[in-house]
Amino acid sequence: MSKAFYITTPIYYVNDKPHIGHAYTTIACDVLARFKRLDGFQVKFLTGTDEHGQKVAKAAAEKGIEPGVLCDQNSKNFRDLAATLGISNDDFIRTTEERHIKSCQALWRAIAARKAPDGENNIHLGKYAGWYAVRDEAYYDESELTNSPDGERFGPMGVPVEWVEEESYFFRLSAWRDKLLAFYDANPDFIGPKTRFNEVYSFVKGGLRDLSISRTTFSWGIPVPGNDKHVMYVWVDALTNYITALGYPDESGDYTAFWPDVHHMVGKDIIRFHCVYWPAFLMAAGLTPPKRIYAHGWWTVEGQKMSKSLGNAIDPNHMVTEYGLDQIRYFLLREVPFGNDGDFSEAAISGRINGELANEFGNLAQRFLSFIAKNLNGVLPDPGALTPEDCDLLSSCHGLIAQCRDAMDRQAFHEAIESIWIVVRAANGYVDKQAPWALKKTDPERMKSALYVLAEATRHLAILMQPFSPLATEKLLDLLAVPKDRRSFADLGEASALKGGVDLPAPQGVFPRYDVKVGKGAP
RNA sequence: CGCGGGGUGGAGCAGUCUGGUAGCUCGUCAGGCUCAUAACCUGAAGGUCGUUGGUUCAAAUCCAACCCCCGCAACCA
Repeated sequence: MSKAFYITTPIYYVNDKPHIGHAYTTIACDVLARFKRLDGFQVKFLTGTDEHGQKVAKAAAEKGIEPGVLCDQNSKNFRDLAATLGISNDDFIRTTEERHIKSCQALWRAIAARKAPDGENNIHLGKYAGWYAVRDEAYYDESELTNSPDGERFGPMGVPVEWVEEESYFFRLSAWRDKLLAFYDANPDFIGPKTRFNEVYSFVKGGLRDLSISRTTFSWGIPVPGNDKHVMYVWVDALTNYITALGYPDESGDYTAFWPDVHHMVGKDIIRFHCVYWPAFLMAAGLTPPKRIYAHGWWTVEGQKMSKSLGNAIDPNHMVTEYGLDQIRYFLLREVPFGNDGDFSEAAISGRINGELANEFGNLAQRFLSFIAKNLNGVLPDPGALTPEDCDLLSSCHGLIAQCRDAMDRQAFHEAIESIWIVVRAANGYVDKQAPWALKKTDPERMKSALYVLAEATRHLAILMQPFSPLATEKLLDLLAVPKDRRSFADLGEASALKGGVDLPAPQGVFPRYDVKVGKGAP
């Protein structure tokens, strides 16, 4: 069955503290996962933590604890993040898990057992040599260095570098250039947005160097099969998590069900690893590359770049307690076209929360629900004959799912929301034109029809908004007495339309206003 | 130097590929309504679409040159 959908966040580096960026990626994935579940797909949604590497080992040593202990502590931060954000992930992977070590080693063997397109081995043992800056823990290219008068060389950060040679395994990436280009040509939707695709394409076209894929200078990593002196390069280790979680190297079960119907959501900084190395590794192992990789943008905070030195990183816990979970989820995906950079500011957030969620959507529900409560004893009326205005509103509701599907398949979250909001606004206009408070005296039957149409329209809006704001829409659907098992996209349209005569619960606001004066503002 | 992104009413953006009455949200002003979370609806004001030149019956949109802004150090989504 082709209705499988596998979505992944990057695995987060355990040394990091969760911030708005992690929250953003994870929420975007969660919205997509929820959308697809509601749309009848079999969904697997994966997130997790990346736990190997020299920096983790070093941080642990500084604390005088074992790296594994440090990972346990810090990995929990990201598990907690998922809980805080109401994330519906099906699995949480840690790269220190046994299943992952097995998977990485199996992938390594699979790659090593095959030849590159030029007939050479995919993996060979060689020497990595280059200018190494101990303080930066990084190698630099000759062109990045500056020479001082006395002949000493310095890296871009002004740190002295030394010539270092290290035994290393290499992946024959250079030989995969043409296969990669052919793959991109055949899959123009492989990378989104389009500008990223072009970037990657021209990068690969410019030629690829073989990739050093093992290290001997530290041991906190996954041992290379057959040579314990080496641990795998962190990106070989990290990228493999996506198939580990499907049970690889067992290629039955989840692997068969979900691979390669996978979407990887990444930040724009790591597209090269995902769009070049990862498909190359997979092809080298005889596996199929993923279906789509989407690179989103960055957030600034009150117009300023987020940085450790400024200390302006936004704590996701703060975001949620200050503004509310549904509100934050909505804001992050509404404010900015996915793929662009955006600014996280008090003014922008309160504008969205109050102007759109509270005033337009929340209040729309409140105005007719309380009217029904006060004038019809809280009983949902049956409609009479529908007028052209009724039909217009309802048919724009019925048309929404197609627009949303189209937008969501392009990861254009803001477009999906915008299409929904066009109907929200139309519904508010409809209330004013119909004026049920006037019909109450002149034409009670007509009043009932209008109220019913509003309820039915709101049912559609709430169902479609579930992925974005799951908590408030759940309340709203409760207020409309929509059964829990009648809330999927299959229930849109007329088949599961509301039926009159049902007692509705007492209405209550589902999207509270955010009072800027009471809010504490910056974290 | 170079690379990438961008310059459209007060703010943020769409429109530029496929030339033809300049559109949306917010803000401002006026009016309406009173069902509603002081929410909602309607209308108005406000732009020589960075500059100059060119092509064309016609250019925000195509061509040329130029000006200005942002990013391109690290960490990170």
